[in-house]
Amino acid sequence: MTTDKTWAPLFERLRTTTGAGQEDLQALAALPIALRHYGENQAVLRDGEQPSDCCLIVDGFCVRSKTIADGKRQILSIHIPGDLPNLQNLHYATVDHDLVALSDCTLAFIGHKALKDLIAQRPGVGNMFWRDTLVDAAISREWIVNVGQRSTTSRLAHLIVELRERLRLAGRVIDDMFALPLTQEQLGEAMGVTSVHTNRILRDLRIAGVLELQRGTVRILNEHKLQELAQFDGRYLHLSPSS
Amino acid sequence: MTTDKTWAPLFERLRTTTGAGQEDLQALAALPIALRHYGENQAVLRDGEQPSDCCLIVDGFCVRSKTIADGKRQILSIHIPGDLPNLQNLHYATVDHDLVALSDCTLAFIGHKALKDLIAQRPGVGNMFWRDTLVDAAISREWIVNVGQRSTTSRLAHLIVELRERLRLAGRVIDDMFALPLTQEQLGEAMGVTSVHTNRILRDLRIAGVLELQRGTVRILNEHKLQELAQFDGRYLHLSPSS
DNA sequence: CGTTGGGTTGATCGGTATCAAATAGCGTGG
DNA sequence: CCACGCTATTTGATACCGATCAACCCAACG
Repeated sequence: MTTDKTWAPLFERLRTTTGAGQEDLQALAALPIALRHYGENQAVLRDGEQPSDCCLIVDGFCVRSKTIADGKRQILSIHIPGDLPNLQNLHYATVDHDLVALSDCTLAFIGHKALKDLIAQRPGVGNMFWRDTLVDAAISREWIVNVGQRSTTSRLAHLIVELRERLRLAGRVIDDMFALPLTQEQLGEAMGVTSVHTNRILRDLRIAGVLELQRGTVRILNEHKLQELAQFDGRYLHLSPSS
Repeated sequence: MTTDKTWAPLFERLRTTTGAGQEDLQALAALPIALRHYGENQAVLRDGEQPSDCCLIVDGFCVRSKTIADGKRQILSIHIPGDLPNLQNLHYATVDHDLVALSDCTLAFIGHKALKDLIAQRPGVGNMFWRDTLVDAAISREWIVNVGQRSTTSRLAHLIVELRERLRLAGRVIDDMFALPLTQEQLGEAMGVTSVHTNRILRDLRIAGVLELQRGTVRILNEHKLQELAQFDGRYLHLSPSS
């Protein structure tokens, strides 16, 4: 059965962040799902659509983004295995941004009706999911701080550290390395700077021996320097049920 | 009874955005609340606290903010009458930012326990509130776009238009004017620029005949120019139950 | 009054955008 | 296998937006 692999990263997260009960998780795993694959830069959801399913990222990376009138694009969040990037559509019909696959992705689609029925039957599932959307919101708020106040170097460091913490939960970090399949252009769009500038910041970090990013893989070279730059305080991730 | 005035702006919003039923709203209005007043720049919640109540803004303005290590502050959201700025604490204990009163404020505090009991009894109330936190998250995402991609002028215009749309729902807009009790320093912290620069942008907008901001009151002078600058698309506010 | 906090303006500096061009990597088809 | 073309990365030169520093104004208020 592939079910295990499908749900594993989500369940891992829910267990540690919400203290989810085994019964709720089993009920969840019993829901009918449809697996679909997406390729690089393929849109999963487009601004304005009204999806009838929520999707779970089983494997790969996706981003939420918005494009404004003059063509500039802002990446709003980076999503990793175990994330439910459009849970919000359970409660409002229309997506107000794009959701794009960064790399080859496997997504599991879960119908709204099945999900709503389960939540009605098991309030604990609803609470888990509500909390999940709240943590998503907390991450967005920290993203605002990142773009609004930190220097570009700190900004990149912070983004890297946050991603690593979240990927760790999903079991996707090996030693000092993890996947970050964003081009420099996309990293720039996440940070609100150009790709040229992103390139120079990456060079500085490489020369300073902090980290290197090659072919979509980050390697941390100096944890101490990285922390100093990122000033990362992970409380906003609310990683324990009681926090 | 003051209850009417207390709940009015929230109910107004819930009715139009979630199509809330009268019974759910009545049950909500029956909850015991405690009214408290706050003065300018007084902290309602501090980063790290673990509140046992959620607060409803009855009158006045509050902001969420975060201060980073070097002392820089980012304003994350502006809250107006009818907002529930720490609903998230129903699901996680610790606040991860500050909540500060901008002006003289009246807040109504509602105990978590009473709220949770009501939600358990009336799932419709839970759904309304969940949705409310989701719209809050959507506003945060648009805030990221604002800070990350728009020119400072557009950024300010967008902030103004969003606030006006939200204040309209709360019945707080009269003709072309509404209250915006932020100093230029605070407006700058909302937009990720300095107060000096905010001052110059405001001057430009005044000279261009777009809007003026005096003693905490905005007056729109040229709606057309304002729209052109803001490029505001309010779908992310999800103002109708079906959107 | 004097004090204080916001607002306003000017001068200068630095970080980032922009424009341009060269290089490197990688899949495709000849 | 190599040539080709596409895309991403890298570097340089220059322009400009916004930060910073400094001073001054102004209205509110004790």
